[in-house]
Amino acid sequence: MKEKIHVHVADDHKILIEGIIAVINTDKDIKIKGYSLTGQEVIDWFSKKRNTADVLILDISMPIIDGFQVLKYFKNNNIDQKVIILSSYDDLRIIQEVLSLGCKGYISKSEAGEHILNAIKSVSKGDQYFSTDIQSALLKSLSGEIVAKGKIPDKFLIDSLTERELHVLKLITKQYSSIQMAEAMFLSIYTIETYRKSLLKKLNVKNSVGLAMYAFKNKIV
Amino acid sequence: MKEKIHVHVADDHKILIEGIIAVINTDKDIKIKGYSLTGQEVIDWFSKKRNTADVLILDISMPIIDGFQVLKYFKNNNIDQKVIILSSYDDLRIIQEVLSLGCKGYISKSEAGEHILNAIKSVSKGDQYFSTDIQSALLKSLSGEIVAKGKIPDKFLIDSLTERELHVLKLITKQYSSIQMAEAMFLSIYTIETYRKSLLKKLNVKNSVGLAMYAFKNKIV
DNA sequence: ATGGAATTCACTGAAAACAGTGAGTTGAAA
DNA sequence: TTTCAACTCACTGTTTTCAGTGAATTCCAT
Repeated sequence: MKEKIHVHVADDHKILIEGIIAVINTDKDIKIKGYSLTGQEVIDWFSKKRNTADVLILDISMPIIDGFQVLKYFKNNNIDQKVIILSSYDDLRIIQEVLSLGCKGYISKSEAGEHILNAIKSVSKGDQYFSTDIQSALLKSLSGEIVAKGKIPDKFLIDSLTERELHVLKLITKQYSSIQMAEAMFLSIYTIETYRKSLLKKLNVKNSVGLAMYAFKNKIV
Repeated sequence: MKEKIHVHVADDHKILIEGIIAVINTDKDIKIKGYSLTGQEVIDWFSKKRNTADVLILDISMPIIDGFQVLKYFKNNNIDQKVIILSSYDDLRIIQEVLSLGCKGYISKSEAGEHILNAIKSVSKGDQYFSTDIQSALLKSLSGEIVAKGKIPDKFLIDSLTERELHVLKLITKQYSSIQMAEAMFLSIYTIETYRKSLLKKLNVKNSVGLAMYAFKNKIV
């Protein structure tokens, strides 16, 4: 008789938390230890010594402090927390991003019901877990390589946006012109334009609208 | 001893449905009659004579056939279905749109947990129901008028985008240039530019990125 | 220590978007 | 029937974005 796996859930939609709790309660090996409705609450929870959890289920898109920032907080403070990301979006770049931030599991909300229990068990043992639609999205761009069930090869952790590019991208979504960005970032307008070009190429879009759509789809904003 | 209120839930995220079921099961007057994971399933369900529900809880953003299209289906087929919209977005235009399509309630997902039971009861009686953050969003633009609890004045159903404007907006999000739009719509580039200007003014944004962001936030794309 | 990525700046020319203004047509509602 | 919103087109000028090319710096890792 082993101890139960303790889980903490974070999502700004309470009703979704209720759903996760309802599913988890059907499993005798897992127990909800607490929940958070904002990124700040998550950070507060885990920064207190008493408050821990074996696995954190974390929504990427939350207002103010989102899932990315929570992961960054863990990284910056050397907190080795096992995290399963819960996301509506199946974009490879998002997966890259969260993997590079040390996250161990990734489930799309549309598949959360069936996979969440297995994901919790896998991740709590130290394994990775990715739901099937995430895996198939990866397989599409793999072309013939063998991928172990639920595992993601390291080779996907490439070609991500740099800090500066990301910053420019965010300002673009705020409808800044290049001149305004240059002023805001204390850079030459030529530099800003360089990042624009780099973004257009990396993300393979036609114009600023494409950049904004990418940012939005991937919850960068 | 009256009969229970029958509810059907539609959302592409099963885990969210589980949450709603969990909450509804705490109330003895309400009963889940069925659920759908896609817009098509909703239409299939309600197009069969045997399958009905007093209240439909409907997510706006679903792949392929979204909540809007489901509402349009009801309207076109003269099905007088009581619907509560479940949305992540609190935009007035969305509310306008669904109200004009005959929807009677609107709850933001972040408040779904607390309000859903009251919403179901109100709407099943023929009343309207709007969660508090929706109401406060409306109140902000009201400036001094008295709004009955849970009711929305008709005056908000104004100033919506025209068919052409909407078409141009959609093409903008697909990264069309004005020239390409002119070709695609068999119009002069001058006309397209006119619509661009009109959109910028109506939606009060700075540039095409702002238009795209609006379209995305409001699930026009 | 050396190559490479990230960051920064520069110049040019072309394409596209934005701003302002004006005006003709059509179709539906008051 | 007349009024009004939607739709359509036109011209001008300015601003911004996009594309291509090149190059200097710093800092990290092999």
